[in-house]
Amino acid sequence: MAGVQEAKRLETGRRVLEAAVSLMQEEGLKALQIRTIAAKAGYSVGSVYKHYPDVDALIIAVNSLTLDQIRQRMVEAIREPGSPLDRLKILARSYLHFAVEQPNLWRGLFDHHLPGNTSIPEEHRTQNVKLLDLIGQEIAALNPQLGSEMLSVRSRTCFAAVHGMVTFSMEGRFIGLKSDQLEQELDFLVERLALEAR
Amino acid sequence: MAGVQEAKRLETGRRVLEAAVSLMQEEGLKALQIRTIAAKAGYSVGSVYKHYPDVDALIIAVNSLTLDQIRQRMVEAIREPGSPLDRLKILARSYLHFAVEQPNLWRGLFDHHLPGNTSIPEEHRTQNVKLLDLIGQEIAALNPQLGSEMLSVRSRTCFAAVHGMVTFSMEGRFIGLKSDQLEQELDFLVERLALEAR
DNA sequence: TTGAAAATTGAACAATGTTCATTTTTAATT
DNA sequence: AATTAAAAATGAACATTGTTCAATTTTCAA
Repeated sequence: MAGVQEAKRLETGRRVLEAAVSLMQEEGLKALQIRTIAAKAGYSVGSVYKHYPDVDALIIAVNSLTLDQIRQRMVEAIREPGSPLDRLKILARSYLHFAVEQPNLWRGLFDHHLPGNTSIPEEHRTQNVKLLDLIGQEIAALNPQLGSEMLSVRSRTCFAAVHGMVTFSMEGRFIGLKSDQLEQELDFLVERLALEAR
Repeated sequence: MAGVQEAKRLETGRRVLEAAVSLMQEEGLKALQIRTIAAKAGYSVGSVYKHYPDVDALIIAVNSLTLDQIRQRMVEAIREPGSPLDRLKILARSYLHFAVEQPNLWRGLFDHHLPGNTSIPEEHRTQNVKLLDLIGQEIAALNPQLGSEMLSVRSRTCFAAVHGMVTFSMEGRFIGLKSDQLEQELDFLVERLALEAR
């Protein structure tokens, strides 16, 4: 019966994370509570703590998967060829669409903050960079004169601007803005920002 | 002794809100706890509940004052005359500066969410519109051809983009971006978005 | 078969939001 | 001035949640 222990450990960890993900997706960040997770996974509270030091670590793990999903969606969105500008618009829309279709996952990613003045986890930062690279590719094609340093800065600016639009939209800070009008504004934003520098 | 009761009531309410504001400012949203607030204000927990139905209401009251402060800062920033584009840049910078100088107040405003899928409070939405109007004035001067509907939409796009930059910057999602480089990117953003439409 | 290591449990504790019966203070009436 | 009702204030008590840890059950190797 060698290997049963490890199999059990892996299985438990998997189920706990699975329960946490589906809770985040269906009920949102506030529902990610140890007892709820443990019950959903079919274990006791103590077992959850054997796999994650605290709830924050579990939330971070869920959010890592969300970042993966976002990246996957964006990569799939630009699978087909097109002009760099069109691809940038598609990237922006796919980011918006993820937020609209998975509001709880999306909100959980940005609503969660580590206690104290701790910055976002290193793991997330790496995944952020991978998202920025997707944008960077297209901006580079449109602006061949940009140095690598400037390219990275510009990618972040562009992503941040799109993120701001999505945030305001999700928070209801844009009242009475039709969804296609929102997409038009996204297009406007991308067009203006990606414009070749004079 | 007529009027003593009302004076006491007003005084208590004032002290409770005052304590909440200074806690938000000094310790952040997480420190806004009933017992902490009550202790700081010099009352019991029950008294706090006589003035606010729950913590959420108190947080909203604090955030309303924060929105007022932000508006005040922005209004002061464009007191002196200048070109509409310069004034837009100054507005964006003053928004960033508020966030940098009062990180706890700024974060508290956007980190707080009502339970359930409730949207932001009506009170905040009105104050948001007042901020957007500040931007709208300048965008209108730069784009006289824009109708009032489009002007409002464009103001929101511009504000959302700036907000996204500030958000990413505050969350540390922009690593190693010098503060003056950040301001340069804000300028870039504003220039591109405020550009007269063809 | 047996004993140590690993996995799992769930009771217990601390912190926090909320309620409410009780006490204290104020205002009006007699 | 005494009395009484209303308002203000209190803080004990309860529910919920994160976290810990001693006790129990399961696995594995000797």
